[in-house]
Amino acid sequence: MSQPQEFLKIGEFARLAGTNLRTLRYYEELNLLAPAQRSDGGFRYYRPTDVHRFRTIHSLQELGLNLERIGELMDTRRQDGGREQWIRRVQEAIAAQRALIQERIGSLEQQMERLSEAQSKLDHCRHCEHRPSEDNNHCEPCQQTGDRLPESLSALF
Amino acid sequence: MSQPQEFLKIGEFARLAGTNLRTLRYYEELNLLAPAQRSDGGFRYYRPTDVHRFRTIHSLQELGLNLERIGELMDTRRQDGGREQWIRRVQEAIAAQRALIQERIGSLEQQMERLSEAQSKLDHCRHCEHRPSEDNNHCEPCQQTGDRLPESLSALF
DNA sequence: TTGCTCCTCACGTCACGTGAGGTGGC
DNA sequence: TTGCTCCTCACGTCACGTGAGGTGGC
Repeated sequence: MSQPQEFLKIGEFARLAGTNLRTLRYYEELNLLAPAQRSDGGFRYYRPTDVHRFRTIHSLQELGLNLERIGELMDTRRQDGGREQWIRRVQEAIAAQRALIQERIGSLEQQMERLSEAQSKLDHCRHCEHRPSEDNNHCEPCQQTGDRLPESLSALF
Repeated sequence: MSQPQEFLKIGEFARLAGTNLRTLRYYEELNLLAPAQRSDGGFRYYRPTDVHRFRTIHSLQELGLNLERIGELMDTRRQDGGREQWIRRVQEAIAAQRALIQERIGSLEQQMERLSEAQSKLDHCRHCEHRPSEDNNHCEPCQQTGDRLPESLSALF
């Protein structure tokens, strides 16, 4: 069998998806993302549009889901129940993912605030003579002013 | 040796930090976070304030850094060079972490937009009779309207 | 003394990384 | 035919998870 015009070999597909061969083979092993066809010699042929499926799997991973859970979420098509129910499941999956992302963004913004606070207070350290050591693993409260240090800063001392 | 008033045993410290014993022992093995003291029987005693160090390590992990790299960043104190240089290194570490977080937030916001788009277009599917199958693994362009589907949606079909 | 917490091995796991040795395809 | 890409094992790795078997401490 020669390469069908519209399909991609695994290397081409990996470049398009921004990943590598091992990951694609592993996803196939877990029934997450299969090539559309195989050649007689065993070569994998992927549909270019399946790159969206890859990206969805990957972005769910970045939210901290494991591949088994992702497989369940992506399995909307294999669910039975009528068309209505199928669409409802897709909507639920999207809503769940939005909630996850919102939570994640919230916690990152909190970290950002702590870091801003740290950066603005770091000038107080510039002229301080206190040097924390192994036995004295803290500057809290600050040995100069008595103020509490922001957490993000104190963790570095 | 009896338990010094101001120290915590590993279980208490783990509860405070929101983690478990194995992770704390592993961090110690990698010289990331050591207990302030050990009892004669080998019990670990932690300073309560070291919970900030734990949280910093953990939040750097969530940004995708591995523990070796985190160790380098946290090692500001062991750096030589004068006090000025030490403070500069802390400032650099904070700036680098802010950049990482900003990048992460940006990519999550992109995902959010794709999901919003998907959710608003999903109503078009509600009355559509086309059912994607194994051989026909796509709705793009949509079999009804001819429009391209948003990526986050098409990945589910 | 009892029960709970802690200790140190040490093997298991998840999501791949990384060869070894061999074959397909334009 | 040559060189590049692909194939299937199969062992390694990182950051822990999970016992097994034993001891510390109020």
